[in-house]
Amino acid sequence: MLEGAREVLAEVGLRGLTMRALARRLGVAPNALYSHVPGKDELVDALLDDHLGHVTEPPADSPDPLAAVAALMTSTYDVLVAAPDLVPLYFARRGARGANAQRLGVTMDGLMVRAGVPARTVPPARVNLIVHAIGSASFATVGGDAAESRAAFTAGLGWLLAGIACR
Amino acid sequence: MLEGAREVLAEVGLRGLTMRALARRLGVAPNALYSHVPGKDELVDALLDDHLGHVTEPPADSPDPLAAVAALMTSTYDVLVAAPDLVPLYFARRGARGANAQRLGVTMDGLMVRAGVPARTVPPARVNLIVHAIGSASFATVGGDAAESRAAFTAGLGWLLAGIACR
DNA sequence: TCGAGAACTGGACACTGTCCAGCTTAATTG
DNA sequence: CAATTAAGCTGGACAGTGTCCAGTTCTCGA
Repeated sequence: MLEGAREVLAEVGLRGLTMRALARRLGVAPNALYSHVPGKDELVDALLDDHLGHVTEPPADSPDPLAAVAALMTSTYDVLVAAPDLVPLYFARRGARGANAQRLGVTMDGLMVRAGVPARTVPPARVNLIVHAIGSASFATVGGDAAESRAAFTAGLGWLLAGIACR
Repeated sequence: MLEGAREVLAEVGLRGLTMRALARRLGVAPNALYSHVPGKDELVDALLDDHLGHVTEPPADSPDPLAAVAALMTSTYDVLVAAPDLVPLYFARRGARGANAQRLGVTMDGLMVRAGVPARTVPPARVNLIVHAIGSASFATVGGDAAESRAAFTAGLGWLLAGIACR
């Protein structure tokens, strides 16, 4: 079902991702979907979190934790940019409630602690990094040069990490 | 018309802001709205840019340009947080191309140049700051402590500005 | 073998944004 | 002042949306 939703999304975009379109692709009546999903909102939430599964997570015992954080955020950015239609939804929704999102958050926290970031500043640092990744990806999807957007993201990431790490 | 839309939005939220609801409030048939606006998308765009008019702009000849940038971004954040329903839309839409948004961008650029930021890094710096403000506001609107969210925003703003201004 | 429960269907409901043809009223002309 | 133009409004409709209800069919474990 999620797979079908992904396909429909890829083919006709978010505006075309409708319960009826998904049902048509699955060869099923629209109502049948409600035997598997409470509603469209939950479907989209599942789609969002599922997509985060593509993020490549660095090993928890990386020698350079701060570089690992940078790599994680960059991978997140790339994964998000690859699905332009979904990106804005991460903001409108909880964004950090799904299993994959939660896992990424835990990984980030662990890396930062190992990098020597004070426990008090870990939560705001995490929020700022996530906001930066999703927000930059969102801006990258509306016109503009892709390489330029990515460069801006990288620059901002560097600034944030420098501020987080400096004590 | 925009005023009516603002009222409807404030009372019933974004989901309740429908052409028919707006028409009802204006004491008019739904179709009549299309004599003033091409469609709902344009209505929302106008609403978004109009809302940015509440941002208080620092004088262009501020003695401390960098502090002025910080004040501008903070005001933007506060204005955005005051309209939670609108915030996520700023990412997906052209709302960032409205007259007010453009004016704010020009002001930011001028302040940064005066602060000695190299011309090459002004555009990415601007994008990063905007992303930070909108993204932080968006995240602040979903649960959590408001003061805590604002503190995280301020911390991130400081990190970004330090990186932008360094050397 | 049978019975419970999941999966599915036809059909509807209350919405949505938007368009068309026509009417009414105000403004702009000669 | 009269006549024409144009803007604003209306009733009614169209296609599409998410979702629910009451049944039906099918699968599978006891």
